[in-house]
Amino acid sequence: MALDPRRVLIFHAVVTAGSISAGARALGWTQPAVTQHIAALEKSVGMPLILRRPTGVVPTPAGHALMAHAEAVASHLDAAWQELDELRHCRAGTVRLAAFPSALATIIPHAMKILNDQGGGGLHVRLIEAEPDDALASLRADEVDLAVTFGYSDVEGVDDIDEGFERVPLGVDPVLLVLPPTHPLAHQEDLHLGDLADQEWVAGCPRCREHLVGMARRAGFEPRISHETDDYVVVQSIVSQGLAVSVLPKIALSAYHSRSVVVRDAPELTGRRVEAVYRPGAGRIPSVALVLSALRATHIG
Amino acid sequence: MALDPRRVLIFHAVVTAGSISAGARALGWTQPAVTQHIAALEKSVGMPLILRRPTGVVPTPAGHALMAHAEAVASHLDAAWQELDELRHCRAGTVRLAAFPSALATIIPHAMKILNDQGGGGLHVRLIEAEPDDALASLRADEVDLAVTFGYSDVEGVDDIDEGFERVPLGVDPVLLVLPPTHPLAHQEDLHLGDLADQEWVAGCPRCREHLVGMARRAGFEPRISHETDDYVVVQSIVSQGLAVSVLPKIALSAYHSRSVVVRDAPELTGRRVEAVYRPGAGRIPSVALVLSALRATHIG
DNA sequence: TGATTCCTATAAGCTGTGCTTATGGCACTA
DNA sequence: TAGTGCCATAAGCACAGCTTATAGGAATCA
Repeated sequence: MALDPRRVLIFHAVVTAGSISAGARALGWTQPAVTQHIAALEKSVGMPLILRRPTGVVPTPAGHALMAHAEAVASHLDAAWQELDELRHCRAGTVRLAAFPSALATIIPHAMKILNDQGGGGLHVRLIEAEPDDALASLRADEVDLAVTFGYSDVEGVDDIDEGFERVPLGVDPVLLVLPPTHPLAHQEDLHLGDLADQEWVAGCPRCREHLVGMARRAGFEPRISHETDDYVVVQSIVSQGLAVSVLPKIALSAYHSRSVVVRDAPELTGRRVEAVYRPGAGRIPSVALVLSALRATHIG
Repeated sequence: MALDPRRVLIFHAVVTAGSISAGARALGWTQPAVTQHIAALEKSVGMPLILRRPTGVVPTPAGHALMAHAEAVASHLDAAWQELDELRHCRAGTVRLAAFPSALATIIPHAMKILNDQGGGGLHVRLIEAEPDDALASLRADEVDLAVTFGYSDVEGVDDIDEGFERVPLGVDPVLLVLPPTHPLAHQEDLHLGDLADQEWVAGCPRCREHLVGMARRAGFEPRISHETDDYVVVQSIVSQGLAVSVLPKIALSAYHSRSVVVRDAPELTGRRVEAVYRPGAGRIPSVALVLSALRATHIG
């Protein structure tokens, strides 16, 4: 009922080559195969498209008309193939990557360097700053191809609800204590979380806050949270002025470490999981896979 | 190794419809058939083109790239189909028709009228004046689609050499005597060609001349040809002034008949065959066939 | 004038593409 | 918890669409 696109291309090859036999050679087929296709095409169209001459083949008016469109079809298919080839080899294309701020300041630049070394030359990576919740929302809304998020094992976060996303663990980011240098416990050996039970605390995002509360409760106290901010620079500023103590992930500290705060570990501290998240199947998109492998190759923590 | 154009169109249908199942419905197929095609397409491309969601399907970047070209391919195929449809029904297109001058003045206009009545509305017929030899050369050179020629059974003309053209007889055009009205034989009953054995003659083209000579010899004399011209108006002018006698085909006389000449028949006169000639296979081109049928429906002679 | 080589069409057969039906899993909705 | 979308997979079967083989016409050349 409609034009068989393969036959249109065969027709194109025949007219271009000048004869059915030459067309068949160009296509790597035998002459009868092409003869049959052309006959079928002409039958479906209801008129002859080429006139058979002893020396080859001459398009009829209808053949000329079809030929014009066949040229367009052939070149579009060719262009599509080339374009897909570039995408396949990551010589082109864009990957939109959402990540939380401290990752954007640390592991993402590292990953981008690895990406360039791995031959991600023509690949554009568009970076979007977003906290995990927003990153996953963007992923869901198809505004982003890849999200780097974090989560705490002891806190039920948005990213723990299985949304059908695929996720790849990138590593564990240790969480460390941040104290003013003048603090009596700042240089005490064998420091435990419980030693800070009566301090004022700075807490971050809701989940970070929950995480802090969870660790403290397991250490036997309820932390008094007197300040709240997501910003790890602000946290260190508050701490450095002796207003409170806090915890910060190592990644945040490697993004910015004030000289006026002391960082200490404690056995009761648990880290946060850092993950790359993407829509199911997106991991097999070459550009996404390439960025993903660069992320995985980046040392975390 | 390259994109299967059918699968590109299937892909187009799927993305347009929003899901594999919907695409299958649009194509009148079952869902597994389309699933398999898409899978094969993605395998040949080497990357996923769509992401499967519970609610349907979302194109990947590569899918978007392919989609742009697929749109173009689909619309070109559609346009080609429509254009061919118009050509098939002779609502468009051009037929180039070569004919000898007196035919152009008589039977061709009649045929064009019939053509219009038969619904050849959108069809353009381009008329080219050409004597049979030139008409066949044009046909050979693909400058013309159809040629109306004439030939004499007793003269070996170019058109009698089988060039592989197909030819349709349109009728026999009687050849008649042309005499000055003042001629002693102009009104004689039971006129025979031999009665004009000692006259001066006007002859036309080489073949017409041979034809005249042939008829005369069979009637027992060698005609004295003192004037030569192809132009049937000139012939009549010469005859009307009493300078000579001549023969002219009836078609020429119906194109122009001087009141100053007398037209007579004679049993020894033989007519000329009028034919339509075209390249082999061209008779199955709808527009050519339509013009041809109009020509055949035109009464000759 | 035959020999050769191009062209195309047709016949007959076999292979593998590409449908089908059947089934199962998963996500969302009521 | 059933119901209704979605998709993937398996298995089977038919026919599309190749192949080889053959024949005939037209052009070229010795």
